[in-house]
Amino acid sequence: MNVLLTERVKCSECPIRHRAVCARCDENELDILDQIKSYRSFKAGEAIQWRGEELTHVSSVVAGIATLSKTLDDGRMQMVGLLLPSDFIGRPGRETLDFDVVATSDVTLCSFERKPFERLLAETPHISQRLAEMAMDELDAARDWMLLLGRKTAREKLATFIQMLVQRSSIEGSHIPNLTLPLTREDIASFLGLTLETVSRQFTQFRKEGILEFSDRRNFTVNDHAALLDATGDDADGGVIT
Amino acid sequence: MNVLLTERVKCSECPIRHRAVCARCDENELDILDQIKSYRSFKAGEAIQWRGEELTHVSSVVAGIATLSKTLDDGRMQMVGLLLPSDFIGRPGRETLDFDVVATSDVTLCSFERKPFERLLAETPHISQRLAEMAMDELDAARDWMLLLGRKTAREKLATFIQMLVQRSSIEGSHIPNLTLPLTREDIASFLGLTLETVSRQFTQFRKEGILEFSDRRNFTVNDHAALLDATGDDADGGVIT
DNA sequence: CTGCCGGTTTGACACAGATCAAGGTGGCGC
DNA sequence: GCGCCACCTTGATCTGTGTCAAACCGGCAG
Repeated sequence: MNVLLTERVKCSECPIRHRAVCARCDENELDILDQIKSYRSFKAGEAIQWRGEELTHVSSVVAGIATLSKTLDDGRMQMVGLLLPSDFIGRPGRETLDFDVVATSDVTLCSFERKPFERLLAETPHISQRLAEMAMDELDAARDWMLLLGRKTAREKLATFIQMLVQRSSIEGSHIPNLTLPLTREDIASFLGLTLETVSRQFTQFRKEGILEFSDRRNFTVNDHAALLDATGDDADGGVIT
Repeated sequence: MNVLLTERVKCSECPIRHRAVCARCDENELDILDQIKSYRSFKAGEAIQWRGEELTHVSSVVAGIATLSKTLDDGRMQMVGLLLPSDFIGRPGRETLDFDVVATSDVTLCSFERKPFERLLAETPHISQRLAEMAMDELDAARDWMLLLGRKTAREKLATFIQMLVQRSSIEGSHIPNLTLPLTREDIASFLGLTLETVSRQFTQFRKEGILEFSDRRNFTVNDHAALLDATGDDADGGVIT
C-alpha cells in the first residue's frame, strides 16, 4: 500500500479544526472522532481512490491538494473537483465514488472507516449538518464552474481561474499579490475544459498585455487587477449603471 | 404578486412524500410541516426567484418543471439546474440565491417561510439528513454535467440528454419508448452549453440516421437505442473487454 | 379564413480553440 | 557537468460550432 503514517495531532490542535466536517463538534464529539481517526499520506501524483473501487474510508484533507476527475472512453478528461485543506472526500451511504481522486501535491488525510463514520453521522447532528453545509457550498461552486465550462471563452476561463487564486490567497494571508500556481498547465487545462496549449497561449497573452508578470513558470504577480477582473466576464461590480 | 393559491393536500397524501426533503419524517414531524406549509403556483415562463432577490421562502417542487440558470454580462446563459417534482429550491442559511429560478411549465410549489424552516431544520435531524443527501445527489449530477459541458461534442451532449430522458421515463412508467421533450430547443441549448441552431442540427442528424423518429417537434421515439448509447461517449457497459 | 408570432429548420460563412508538430527550459540524478 | 525528462512554449493548420440570415410550420386571435 502507498500509505504512510503521519504523526498524530489532537483534534483540538488540528489546523482544519474550524472548517472541516468536524467544525461544529463540541469537545465530547471531538474525543470520539479522535479515537477513530487515522492519518494517511500520499505522494504527489499518487491516486487516493479510483472510480468504482470500494470506498473503505472517508477523509478530510489536512494538508495538500487533490483533484477529482472524470474520464471518457477515449481518454478525454475533465476535472470536477479541487480539494484543498478541510475539504471532505467520500460519500456516506455509497460504496464507491464515480470519479478518480488523485493527490496533486503531497497530501495528508484525516481518515475514518466508512461504516463507523456512517453510524456516528446518524447520531451526531453536528456532523451531518456540517456535511450538508459543505455539500451545498460545493454545489454552489459547481454551478459557477458549469457557467464557466459551458459559456466562457478561453480567456475568460483563465482569468476566472487566476481571480480565484487571488481571492483565496487574499483570504489566507495579507494582500501580497505574489501567487503560485498550484497546478501544472495540463491540470489547469483539465480544470477549465481546455487543452494545455490553449492555457499556455492565454498565459502568454496576459503576460504580453502586462496583466500578469512571471518570475518563473509557476510564480507570478497580478499587475493590473482591474483588467484581470474585466477579463473574467463576470459582473464587474454591484450596481453602477453606465 | 404572481402567486396563485392551490388546494391544500395533506402531507401524508402528497405525491412527493417519499422523495422530497420530508422523505424521512415521521407522522409527528409531518404534522408540524403540515401546519407551516403553503402552496404557491407559477405559470409557464414566470420567474420564481431572481438572483440576488431576498429569499423569503424555501420550497419543494410538487408538480411541473423549473430551471436554475446563470447569465453573463453580455447575455450568454447557462442552465445550472433542472428541477423536477420533489426537488428543493432555496438554501437554508442564505438570504439570496446566486441564480435565477424560472418555471418552464406550470409549477406548483410546497413552500415554507425560510426562518421558521431553518429553526425546524436545526431541531429535526430527519430533515437535515435528507437535505444533505439531496445536496450530494445534486452534486453527483452536477459533476456528470461538468464532464458533459467541458469535454463532450455537440452530438455527445444531445445523445446524453436524450438518454437521460429515456432513463427517467423508464423509471416512472413501463418501457414505452415514446418520449416528449420537456424543454424548447433554446432551453435544451442552455442546458447543454450549445446554441439552439446546433441543437436543431443534431436532432436532424439523429433523425437522418434513423436513431430518432419524430411525430412532431416535441414527440419522438428512439428507434436505435444501442446507437444512441454509443453516441453519448460514456462507458458503454460494465466490463466487457472487446 | 387570414395573418401573426413563437418556435424551429436550414444554409453560408467566420473564427476560437483543437490538433499536430517542433523546439525550449530547468531541475535532478549520476 | 552532462544528459534526461517532465513541463512548457510557439507555430501551422484544421474543424466543430457559433453567428448571421432567411425561410418554414402550426396554432391561435380576430
